Amino acid sequence: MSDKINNLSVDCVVFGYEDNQLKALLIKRDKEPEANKWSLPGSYVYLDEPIEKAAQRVLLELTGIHDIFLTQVGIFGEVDRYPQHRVISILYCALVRPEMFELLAGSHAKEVSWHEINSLEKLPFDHNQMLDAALNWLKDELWRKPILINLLPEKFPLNQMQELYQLILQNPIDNRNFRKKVISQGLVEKLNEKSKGGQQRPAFLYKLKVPL
Amino acid sequence: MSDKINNLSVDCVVFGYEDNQLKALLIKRDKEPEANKWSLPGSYVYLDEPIEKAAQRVLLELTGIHDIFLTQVGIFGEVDRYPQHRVISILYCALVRPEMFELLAGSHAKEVSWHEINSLEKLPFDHNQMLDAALNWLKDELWRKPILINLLPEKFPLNQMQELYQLILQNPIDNRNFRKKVISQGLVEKLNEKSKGGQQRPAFLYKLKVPL
DNA sequence: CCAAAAGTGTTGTAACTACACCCATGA
DNA sequence: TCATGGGTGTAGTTACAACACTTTTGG
Repeated sequence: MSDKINNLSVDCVVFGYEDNQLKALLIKRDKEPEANKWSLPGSYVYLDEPIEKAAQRVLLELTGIHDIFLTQVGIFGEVDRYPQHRVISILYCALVRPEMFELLAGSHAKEVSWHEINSLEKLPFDHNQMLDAALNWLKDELWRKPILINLLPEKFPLNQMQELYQLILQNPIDNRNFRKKVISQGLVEKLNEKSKGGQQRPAFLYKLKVPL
Repeated sequence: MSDKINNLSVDCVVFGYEDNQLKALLIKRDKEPEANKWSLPGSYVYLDEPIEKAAQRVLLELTGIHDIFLTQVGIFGEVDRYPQHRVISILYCALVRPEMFELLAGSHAKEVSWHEINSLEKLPFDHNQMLDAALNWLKDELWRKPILINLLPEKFPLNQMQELYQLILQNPIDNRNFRKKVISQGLVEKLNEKSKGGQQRPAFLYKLKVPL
């Protein structure tokens, strides 16, 4: 492996949906600065490494998550954003189903775990701004592309999808309008299956329709 | 001035509106690689320099344009985008009125001038992709924010504004719908003045309304 | 008076909002 | 049978697209 670029890093916001909560994947930092603090997974880019590859590698090394769909959502380049020296960081965002991966702390991560978005302490550096940027990106994209495909289980009742939308958008949505919209837009496909194990009336299951 | 970051540069797409054409500002490169080719103005970022400041500086040094509103529109980080070594470039875009600035080639620019968007030869490196990215950004933003404020003269007839929209969006717009829209959205304000010097019926002048 | 550009209204459609009740099931 | 979440329809509003003629002026 060649040299790393000292002034360029990638950071990743990985969102997951679990226990009816929207969560982000954080690592506990091993080294100074900010040792033992929870922060976004991130690290340097190598000289001969495409930036997105770097993001994939970093996620794998630090958290065990691999081969997921990543999107660039911003650049963070304040001169003093990192205390030790100038680092410009490129922010990536991904959506995953937590149950799909076994978390595995590695490299400079002491621990990895999912943290509920709304009950986070202050993160180091500019990671709170990064998280905000990622959330805003997510809100923006939500109705444009079927990006939830990696956040929702394969089959789900519509009301669960609605809850997730509400969690992300942070405001309530009218149930009838929501159903009309996702169905008429062809975002989802109704299955001939009903949820089981609920305490009440079973719901029809849907799956996301991905445009060819 | 401190060291430059060898792997990080900024490039700028500056759009201008002149002679009823949408133009981009290009420099003729002084040095290898691609000496004597027209390309986007760009250069390295210094270690202690905020990225946008770098873009402002680079524009001033190369073209004489200064203190304009710049927006980040993308990152170009392909490993081999620049032949000599790895450079990640951050792309900025600006809109200016050509008549407001005197162009002044400096630094590694041999010449500077405005080039009509639709009759450009192939640009070096990935500058064509950058231009496309900037154009797409412009198309996207066009109806969202009054970004034309720096592209149109202070006072203009509505039909000129429409022409500019058509140039950018690359398709025709219905004149009545256009007028209704920009007026009802409060984008423009009608003045008590008419254009002079035209060969036909004078038009009322408008100015852009900037939201507080 | 004529050429050229300025300016003007209506109608249909699609998308969104707001809103309240009955239904099916498991306990 | 009842508590719980699942599921449905209508009406008003707003934004947009399509479309053709009259008006004003300078030459």
